[in-house]
Amino acid sequence: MRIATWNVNSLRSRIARVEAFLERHDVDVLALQETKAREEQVPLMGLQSMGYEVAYAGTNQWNGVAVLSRVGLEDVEVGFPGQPGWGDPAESEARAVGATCGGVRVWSLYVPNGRKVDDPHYVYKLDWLARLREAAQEWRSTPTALVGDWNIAPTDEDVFDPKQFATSTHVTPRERAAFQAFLDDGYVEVVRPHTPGPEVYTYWDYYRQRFERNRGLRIDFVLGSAPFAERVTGAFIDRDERAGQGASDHAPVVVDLD
DNA sequence: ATGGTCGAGTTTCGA
Repeated sequence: MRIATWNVNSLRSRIARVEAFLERHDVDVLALQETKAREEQVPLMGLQSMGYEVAYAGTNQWNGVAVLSRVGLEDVEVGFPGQPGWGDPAESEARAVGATCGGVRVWSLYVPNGRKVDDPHYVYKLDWLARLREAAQEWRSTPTALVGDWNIAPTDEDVFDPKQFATSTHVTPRERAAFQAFLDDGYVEVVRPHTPGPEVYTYWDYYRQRFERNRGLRIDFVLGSAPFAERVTGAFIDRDERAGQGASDHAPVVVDLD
């Protein structure tokens, strides 16, 4: 089974690339972030004709998450299960959707950006991660993948120029600690062992020719529970997908299970 | 310190 995650930066403007990506890599399950569409706007026709079912949560123009699956789509949940009433419902709904696909629980996550360290959104980001962690602790004994745009660069190797990010979000000790907490709980980042080294990124800003100069960030991750991680046979970042006209600013991340 | 580029949807905001 092949599972992928991709921040598409608008599903409607990227639908042709999404369909080509699914076909090119023979993907069974695809988690999407930043779909930037309300549910009724999602371009379903081509996806359904390719055999994919879709679980979707999107309520505003800049967030939105989805799980596409051609190996079954069961027990769809939106937001954090068992934690009703936390935060702003519309925000939460647009940032997490989970489904069981071929026996694996896949959560498509768009972790809040945080904006600036002195912005209320930064606190919201840390709170959101703490809530996710609480929920994720309950899922550790089953094959579970927490996939998506974490908006955290866990190490300095994941940043093209750490000095330039000295006062920015994504690299602060509190964000990195929040990420590490999932690893402490037993989740494994299953992609890095197959894509080692510095200067291996998943996101390049659109401006200043950041992609052409490989000045990016590694912020998209697949965290697997132990029962998930032990099934992983390979992983790669589809860097080529970031090239050319009409690309998202993120590259897809792909994981293979036995 | 600023600006550069996208996407959504109206004009500027979020990333």
